[in-house]
Amino acid sequence: MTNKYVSLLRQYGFKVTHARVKVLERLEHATKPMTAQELHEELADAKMDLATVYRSLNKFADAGLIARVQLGDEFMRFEFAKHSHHHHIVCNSCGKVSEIELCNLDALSQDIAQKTGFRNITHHVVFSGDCQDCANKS
Amino acid sequence: MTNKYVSLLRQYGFKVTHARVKVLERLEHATKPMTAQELHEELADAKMDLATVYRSLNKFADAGLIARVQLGDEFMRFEFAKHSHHHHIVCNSCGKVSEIELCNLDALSQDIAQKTGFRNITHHVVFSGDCQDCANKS
DNA sequence: GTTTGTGCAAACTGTTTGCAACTTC
DNA sequence: GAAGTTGCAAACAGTTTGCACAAAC
Repeated sequence: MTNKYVSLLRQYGFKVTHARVKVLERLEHATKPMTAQELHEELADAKMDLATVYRSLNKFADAGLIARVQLGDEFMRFEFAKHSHHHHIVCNSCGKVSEIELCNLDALSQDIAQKTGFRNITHHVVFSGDCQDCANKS
Repeated sequence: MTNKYVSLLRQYGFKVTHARVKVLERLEHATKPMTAQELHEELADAKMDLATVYRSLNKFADAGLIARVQLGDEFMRFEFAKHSHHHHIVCNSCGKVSEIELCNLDALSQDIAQKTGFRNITHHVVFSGDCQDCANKS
């Protein structure tokens, strides 16, 4: 087993296991941040325990290999770390998630720093609205 | 019992109970969004059940009397509805929450609408950073 | 062969719900 | 007195954890 994910795991000092490779692989091909349960279902063939999925995700996220994403519901989601600043927009009716590359919050963050005295300000944004498909249906 | 909160409850068509008045009152005087558990603890004198707190909060939030706020942890928080657009900034180390009145996301939302086809776009933002007190300590 | 990961079941946490008793109007 | 609310206990959902066994290095 010597592929991209194996190297990535080695690079981060993780032991290489079947489960971890599968999780990483699935996450990199995801078109939206995924929950532990979604991953578990989609990787049913690999017969790994849900607890193992959670443990892998938390390790990877703590190490910065993947990112935790909250989209406003009760689930924690995870996405392959892209290292490019972006946000998400979620459809109010079908739940579809798209990525947003635009962000103009840096200037605002500086303003906030000045006014509030906070330093090293970061932000988490989730947009929501009605996607084109859903808007057309109604 | 004829005060501000009683009127407010009547106005929204809610029955007026001791518990509801207490919850509303406490929320209006809060300096930050509060969790159900915090409210329950702080209203210990009123001896109301945690379930009652949850039920009140959810009713009020559904009716628009108060707003649900997620700050990035596992708790749902609630704040008295202010009807003025604002966001929050949370200190990474002490958890202090401050309100942010500035927001320049409307132009960006229009851009996003054009590029993605989403309509009626709204946004939820949480800033975080190191507050002045904590930054000075370290 | 030592260290680390896994499966399983049980625990934990925030929140919701069913139901009988009680308030509110 | 009809309708809605409460307290209590039990249920629920997402997530974490303890432990014996298994896999990785």
